[in-house]
Amino acid sequence: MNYWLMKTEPSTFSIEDLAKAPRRTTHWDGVRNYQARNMLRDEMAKGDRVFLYHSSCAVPGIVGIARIARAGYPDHTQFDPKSDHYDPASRREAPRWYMVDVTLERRFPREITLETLRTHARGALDGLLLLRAGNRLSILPVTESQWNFILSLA
DNA sequence: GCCAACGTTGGC
DNA sequence: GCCAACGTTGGC
Repeated sequence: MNYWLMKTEPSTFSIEDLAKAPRRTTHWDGVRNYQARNMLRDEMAKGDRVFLYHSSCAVPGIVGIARIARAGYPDHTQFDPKSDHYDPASRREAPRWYMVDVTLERRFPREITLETLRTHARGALDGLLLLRAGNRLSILPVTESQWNFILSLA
């Protein structure tokens, strides 16, 4: 079992939106970064656990937990000219972009803020990729010990 | 293959 | 809105 952190901008898609989705499940489309693509396509497995992170908002932080409900499969929005995520260079025979399905599992009563996480940057969360300066990946692996420590903060 | 220009991310 | 970080693009 692997652990991950997935970012979303709540103004676009928030944990409340996921809570309201049918079966609290959605496909996680729109990732257009090769490193993140490789994780979606090759590494994320059904049952993996995910921290949901709100970025680009007033109080960035981890807001809950989800589970991978379906492993990587082609992101259909890459073929849709009307989509913001349309990629005219991607071919159906060789899709460039992938997505997974995620199911909301738990919403934290209070989010674990980025500020809180930072206070442990030189301790239990040393090496957490989210805290690395300039990190821009929208999907990050989390170690089991990081996962357990962060959960203890919830 | 180099690298400058450009675009995006994301905290503040 | 600013700006640092960093990925991508494209000319050479």
